[in-house]
Amino acid sequence: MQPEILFNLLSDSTRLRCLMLIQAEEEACVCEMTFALEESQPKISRHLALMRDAGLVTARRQGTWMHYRIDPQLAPWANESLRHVFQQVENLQPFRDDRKRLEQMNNRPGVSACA
Amino acid sequence: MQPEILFNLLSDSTRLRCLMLIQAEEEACVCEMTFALEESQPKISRHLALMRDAGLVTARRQGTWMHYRIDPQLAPWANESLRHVFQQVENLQPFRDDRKRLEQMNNRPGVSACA
DNA sequence: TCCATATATATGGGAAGGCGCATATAATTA
DNA sequence: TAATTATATGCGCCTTCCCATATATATGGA
Repeated sequence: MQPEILFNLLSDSTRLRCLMLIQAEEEACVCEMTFALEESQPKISRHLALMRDAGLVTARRQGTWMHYRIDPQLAPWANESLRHVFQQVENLQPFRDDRKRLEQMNNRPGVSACA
Repeated sequence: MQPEILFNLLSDSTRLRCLMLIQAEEEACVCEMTFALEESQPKISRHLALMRDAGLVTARRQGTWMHYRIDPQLAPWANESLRHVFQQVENLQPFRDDRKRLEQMNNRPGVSACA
């Protein structure tokens, strides 16, 4: 992957918000991101597919749910750049609110319901 | 400036190459970037204007030459992100070659011709 | 003042990209 | 098999963006 390609993927608000959630949660599924971002499911799915095709994230199916995470095989320069960028912007809006909304989501797949 | 905007500016090859040169040289003028990237002058100028309008770089006129540098008033998160990104990609191509070509340029404004 | 060089802007065309909507696929359960 | 839930995709519309070319402006010097 070339730097311009990576930055292009980061240049859309929906994609960036999804990535911030994925990074915070290690892994996130489409329904979680749909809920947290308050966007339509097709919109989320399409942006995730773009990032998957580019090799930025990988998908793992668990039953009906698709879990996305940062591709562990990402080139070092990309991985490090991402890590630093995440660190610098994670406390800006709308990323904080997205995380807050996700925490309030019920019936999250893969999250035990134990109090 | 919002993160998506910054990344969108970084998502074009010409702009990214210009920024890498500016960062390496502290300051660079249009003719230097035109020479180093081997691109047309209007193309370089247009992309610099985009970044200037967005507040990513500032311009300083010295005689006929316009010198561009990273805006010193950039928000901390943007400044830090940029710094880390530069560090991670500076040794990739085409950035290395761009710097090499610039070094071989004659009659660079602001650079003393002393051996 | 007039010219040469450096830089900026305007225009038009073509490609890329985002969105909403409807629909298709996939897994689960009845 | 049918129904349900989760996810993916095809399509049309519209906007954004990049480029090449032409032209305009600005500066310095003769």
